[in-house]
Amino acid sequence: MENPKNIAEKLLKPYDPTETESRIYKLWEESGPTMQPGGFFNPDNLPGNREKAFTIVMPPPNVTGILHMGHALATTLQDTMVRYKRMQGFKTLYIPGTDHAAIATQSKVEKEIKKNENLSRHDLGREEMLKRIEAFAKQSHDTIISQIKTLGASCDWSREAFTLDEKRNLAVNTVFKKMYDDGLIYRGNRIVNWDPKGQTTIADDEIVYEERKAKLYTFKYSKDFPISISTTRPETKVGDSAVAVHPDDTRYTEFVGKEYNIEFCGVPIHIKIIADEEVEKDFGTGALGVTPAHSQIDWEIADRHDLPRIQVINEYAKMMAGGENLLGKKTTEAREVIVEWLKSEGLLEKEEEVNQNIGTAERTGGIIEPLPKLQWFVNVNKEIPGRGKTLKEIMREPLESGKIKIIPEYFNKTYFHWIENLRDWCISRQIWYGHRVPVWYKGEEIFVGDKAPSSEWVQDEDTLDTWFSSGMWTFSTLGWPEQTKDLATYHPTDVLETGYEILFAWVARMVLMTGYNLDSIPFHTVYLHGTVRDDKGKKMSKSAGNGIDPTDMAHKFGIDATRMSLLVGNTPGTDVAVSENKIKGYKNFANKIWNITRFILENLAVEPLDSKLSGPTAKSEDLINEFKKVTADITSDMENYRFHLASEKIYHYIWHRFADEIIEQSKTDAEIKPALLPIWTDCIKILHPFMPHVTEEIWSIMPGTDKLLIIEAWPQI
RNA sequence: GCGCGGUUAGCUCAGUUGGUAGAGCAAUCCGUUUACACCGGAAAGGUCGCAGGUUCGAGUCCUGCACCGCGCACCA
Repeated sequence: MENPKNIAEKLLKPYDPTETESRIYKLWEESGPTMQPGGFFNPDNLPGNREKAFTIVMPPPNVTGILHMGHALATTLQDTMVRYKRMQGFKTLYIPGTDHAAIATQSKVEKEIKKNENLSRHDLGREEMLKRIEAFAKQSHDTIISQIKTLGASCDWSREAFTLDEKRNLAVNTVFKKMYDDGLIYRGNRIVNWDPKGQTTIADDEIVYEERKAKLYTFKYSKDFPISISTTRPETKVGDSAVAVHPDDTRYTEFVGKEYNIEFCGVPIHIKIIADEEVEKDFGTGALGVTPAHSQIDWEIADRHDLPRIQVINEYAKMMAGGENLLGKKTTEAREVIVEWLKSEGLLEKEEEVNQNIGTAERTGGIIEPLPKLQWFVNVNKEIPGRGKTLKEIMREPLESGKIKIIPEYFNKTYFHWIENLRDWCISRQIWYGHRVPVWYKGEEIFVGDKAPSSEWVQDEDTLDTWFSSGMWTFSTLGWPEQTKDLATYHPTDVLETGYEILFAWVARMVLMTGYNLDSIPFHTVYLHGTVRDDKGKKMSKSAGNGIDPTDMAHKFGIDATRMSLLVGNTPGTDVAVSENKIKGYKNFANKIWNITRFILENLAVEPLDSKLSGPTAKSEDLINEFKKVTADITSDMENYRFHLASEKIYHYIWHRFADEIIEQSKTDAEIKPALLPIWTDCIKILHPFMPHVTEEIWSIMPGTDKLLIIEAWPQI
């Protein structure tokens, strides 16, 4: 407790959030039993007999730079829940961590090196490149951690994890081996999404579709060929091995089964005419030139009809077939060559402009080139030995049964819809930063495990999809595969709070990994927040230059104010608009509660509100009862994840009921006075999860408060 | 094409099981010997997208439509 003189002086000045917030955060970090790390953020240090655990794992931010407003929103929601539960007497654990974000991080560093030194990763070599990336990741990590602290996150730093550290690597390798032994992971030569820019495969859900104008060409392979076909990519046609028509399409029935040898732009091709249900009669000419090596659908058609798969485009999106006119040319150049050739031969029948969705790589922006490659896959449709179900079913089951609830509920449908369309998951990547595929080769022999049996074995060159490791986040952070005490105490976790945009990429994979490895669920509740937008409704982004930096806001208005602006009126699953003006409004609110405290304490000094002196009055009892109802209402909102209402209600009560009316009346009506301190004490408690710093600071100067607010009990109803 | 959301005050959005429309910001007027001008008071502002239906009663439930946004699939 500070001495009263300092208190008065402090309260006489307007509230200074910047100075207070960093000081208060340190106070928390150093709180609790001495010699124990983590302060009261560490559940082991919490006082009292706390039987029930409440756990949130922080979705680990990518170590690719700095945090943005979206992180601030996520952290605020998580921390609000955690602080509320801590006050409710739970053994509360909030685990922090960061994500190595394989492709995102590597491509960022590659870009930098290219720009500054004009070198590629191959110029540097694997070892040197990794050193550079790790140095960048380390620096990025440090920035991010200090930012998370600025946000006021009450997470247990003694349990901090990284998706690519040693413990998480053991978890990854353990899972890989288990899945391999169960026949769920296989290596296969299949068509994959190749990113020529990033020089790696990517998963289906890492593709971003962009609508672009393209030309649809209709032509025949040769004058003698009986059927015309349409394509936007004539350059791939040198890899065709069939023309497919619908079985019911009478126009072409007579040709089905016939085969033709053709010289197409100088490349000899062999075309068989086949009938396949997949072909739409009404699109183009109703006939599809089948290019098995460069189209997902065509690859599947080739499976059914046993067609040859001729690769004509390489990893650099350059032609690997044809004579001088084509060989080594970029696909776009080759396209022109072929169109010219078609024209000169009189084969081109039609050229029309169409809109087409083109797949690009999420991280590098490269145009996806479907290519056949030898890769590692997770089979999502194979029955797991001894379990009688598939991984797909594991992903679906807990949401169907209601063991896992998504907030808002309507995202359930989206989730199921996604699972229905799910194909085998390509998990290998040709980048260097990440968990290396735990497979070793010696001649024809193959070894799968955590470490090579001996130095003669050569490890697989590839690394794993970053989501393979983040899928294990809820249990790898708790020490799995070791059967730790933490794992027994804190898993399944309670709430996963994240953005709706990674429902599939991450949430579904966590359900998969936990169901498969622990025969359990990763969490009970998924709380999805929306995208942070500017006051004009535009998505905040670097390129648009409309981003608001949460750290800047913390300096300007205080992080408590920023947190409130992100919470109030922000319903789950809905995008939220944030402006400096809104944040400023809550800075004023922080100052308001500062001054309310000053008023009450000054009043108290003049005229002690000790019950023996003034005693409770009928009027004060009524006000306290009225406030109990508000407390009950807010508590119910907190229990039901209605933080947008809870935060607004306490704000509204404090300002427009307590300050504007009750305090004002107390100036003339002494019978109201005994209500002031009890109500205000509880208001500060209720406000704490939302605005932790200013409330902790006020708490320290309130009478009769001998411990920190962070471990105070939530007001009883 | 399939699916999901939205449409409420000038702007940004709440409105939890149907019961007389709410907040913040902005704009208007008044107020400063005061806990706080980072303030207080007052007034103003809405046929709750459109059309039907259920109901004693609909912003809320049902049907259809329009527009905006998003996801998935297709994209020869």
